[in-house]
Amino acid sequence: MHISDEDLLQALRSQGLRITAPRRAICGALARHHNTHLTVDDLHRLAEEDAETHLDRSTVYRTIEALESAGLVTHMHLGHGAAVYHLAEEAHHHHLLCENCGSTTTVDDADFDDMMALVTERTGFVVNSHHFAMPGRCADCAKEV
Amino acid sequence: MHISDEDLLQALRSQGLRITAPRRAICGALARHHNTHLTVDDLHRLAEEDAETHLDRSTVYRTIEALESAGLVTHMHLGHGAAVYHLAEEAHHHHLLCENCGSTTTVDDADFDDMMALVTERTGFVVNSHHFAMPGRCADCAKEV
DNA sequence: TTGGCTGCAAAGAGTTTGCACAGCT
DNA sequence: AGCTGTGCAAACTCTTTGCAGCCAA
Repeated sequence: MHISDEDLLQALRSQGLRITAPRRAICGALARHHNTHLTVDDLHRLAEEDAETHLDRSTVYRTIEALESAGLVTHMHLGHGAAVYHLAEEAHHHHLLCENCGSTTTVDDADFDDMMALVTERTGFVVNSHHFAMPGRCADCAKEV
Repeated sequence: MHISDEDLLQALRSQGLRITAPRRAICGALARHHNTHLTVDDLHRLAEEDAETHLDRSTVYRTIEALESAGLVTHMHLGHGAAVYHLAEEAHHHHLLCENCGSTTTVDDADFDDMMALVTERTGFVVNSHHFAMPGRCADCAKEV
């Protein structure tokens, strides 16, 4: 079962934060698109469509910041552009971004941890890499070359 | 033996590009700091000190772009901020950036390739990751927790 | 001589912040 | 009623671009 918008709102409420129309719309968009990576722009657009009203981008930034510091949402960077956000519970995989076709491949934590254990073994460094995508070529594009 | 500023200038020259005072200063700074990761700001400051004259940031960007497309320089992203540049010949290692102390650990290509072969094996994805650093905790900071 | 390179200024993307007012609790 | 959250506008960082004059080849 996935986190619903009500779960998100409830979590905000229990942090002593207030529930407002913009926050409802933003939480709704996040919950409804829990399986995607949304930029602030996406979120802004979706929330506006939802609320059928104008929202300011800074409101979106401030709301996700609140959700992020409450631990419900995380952001990461796919390539150079804007950061992408998703529910924290969806974060248990690593992203591989294809430089050629722009697709993202995911590796789940278990597999990724195996790989990163090798890094730690050789360097002592503990990788914490949900935060940045690794660029390269996806299986399909790798064949093309 | 390392690449010298003259090597860089010579390479520009052989691309039909012109040698100017700003370019001398920028190539000098790159060659002299070949073992570091320089932001455009660093490079700008170093080149100004060197040339004892004012240089525009856009000149640094444009020169770096020329050197990069000539294959002599690469850039990568350590964390969120500005890109860092270094000589392409120094690029044969991967970067691990400590979120705690800001230090960078490097893994050379051979080791890194071993690890990434595991990714390819499991997903078909071919990682090309000199471009982004992997965040985490360096050996020392990992102990602290 | 002449086309590439420069500085300057402005613009662009992504993000943050100050402020006065609206509105949640 | 009080204080948090909002929209608006401005600022900030990093980077790119247009333009007119300068200078390396």
